[in-house]
Amino acid sequence: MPKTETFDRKQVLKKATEIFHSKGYNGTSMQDLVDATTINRSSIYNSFGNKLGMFIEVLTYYQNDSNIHFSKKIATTYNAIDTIKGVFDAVVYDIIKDVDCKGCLLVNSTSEMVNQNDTIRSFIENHQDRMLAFLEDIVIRGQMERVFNTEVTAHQYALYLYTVIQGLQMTGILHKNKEKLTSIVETVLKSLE
Amino acid sequence: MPKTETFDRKQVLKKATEIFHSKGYNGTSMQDLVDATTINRSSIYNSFGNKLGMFIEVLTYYQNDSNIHFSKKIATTYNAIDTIKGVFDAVVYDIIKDVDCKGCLLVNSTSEMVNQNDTIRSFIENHQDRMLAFLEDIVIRGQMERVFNTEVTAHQYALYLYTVIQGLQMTGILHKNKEKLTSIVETVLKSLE
DNA sequence: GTCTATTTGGAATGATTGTTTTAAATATAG
DNA sequence: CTATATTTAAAACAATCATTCCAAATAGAC
Repeated sequence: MPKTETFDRKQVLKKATEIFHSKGYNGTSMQDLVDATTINRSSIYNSFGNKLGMFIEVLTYYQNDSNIHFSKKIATTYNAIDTIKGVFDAVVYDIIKDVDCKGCLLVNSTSEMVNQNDTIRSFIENHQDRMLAFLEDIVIRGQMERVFNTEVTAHQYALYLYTVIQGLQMTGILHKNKEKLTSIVETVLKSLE
Repeated sequence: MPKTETFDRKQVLKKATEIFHSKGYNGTSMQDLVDATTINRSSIYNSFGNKLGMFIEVLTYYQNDSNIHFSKKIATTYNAIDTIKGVFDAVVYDIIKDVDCKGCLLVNSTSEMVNQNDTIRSFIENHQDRMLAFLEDIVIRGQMERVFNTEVTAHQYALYLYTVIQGLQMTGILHKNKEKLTSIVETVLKSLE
């Protein structure tokens, strides 16, 4: 009996993500989203609840996209050094691809929303925990392979690496020189040896 | 003949800074500013032009405050290592002081505004250039004192340090553990040796 | 004290905000 | 084909947005 959703939900999320990424949560109006997605205002409220609901789905969509991008980069690596290099390669690649200087949506949302909305705060906390666990895993492997030092715990190095990644995403907004970014990464990798 | 400004401009900017820092540019309304500063709406437009004009003065005010804070921390240092330690000490101190997780206003403004407003973009570019020059100076001193290595140029190390500082300011929003933050700093300092 | 430039207070502006409502269109199950 | 659940479209909603305007208050120069 039901009339099913006619629009392509993934396509709608893709367009909504572009807008939120470019203008931020508070900078994006419902009208912006209606215009960009080309679906009706009511359909947005029907399918996503409200602006915040849509934003959370957008964050999830963006997160999945990033993860897929990461996974592809490191799928064919056979040791910890190559894996961590793959991670930083992906980060630098995304920075240089970002010609209109939007930065990382997850980083932007952290600074815009974490102190304003508990749902977003939880989402970001969860994201960071997963990133830290992911990085810690790599460091543990590297330490077992005896290519990373054990002066500092894998847990601590993971936090260091995550900090640098976030720093790169900030620096990269205004700084698209690949050689300079790569030089930073080399300094980071050297500190793990 | 003229009636002079009756309100304390510095006090007004201080209050406005608190609001913009907490809610971001787009999240702050003119009504918020009227309420917080307790001066009249017309006085704001009279003295600051418009919302953006006020925001730029706020950024300048915040920047000066940060610089003074920095300067005090490093005024009594006699070598490059102590100076750079002082810088990171100041950063970590600010992070822990930031109990309501607002982050750094300049970092927040970078991710919110750089791709939306050319005036803000220029301001941030200028700020970054000065920070990089400041850090480069310290590294040059450290290299001359032979306590920092010369494998990488001072210019490159400055960019690395600035990236880590921005990363710390992001990580620090959700991560207030002083020992863990200090451990990151130690890893960074070790890579300069 | 008078004159005058400036700052005030508060209302008014029109545009835009996020969300709801109402009715028509639509697609599927029976 | 009919019944029905859902999606549409567009208007309407009150609230809030940044900004402007105007009259009243004010403070320093003469």
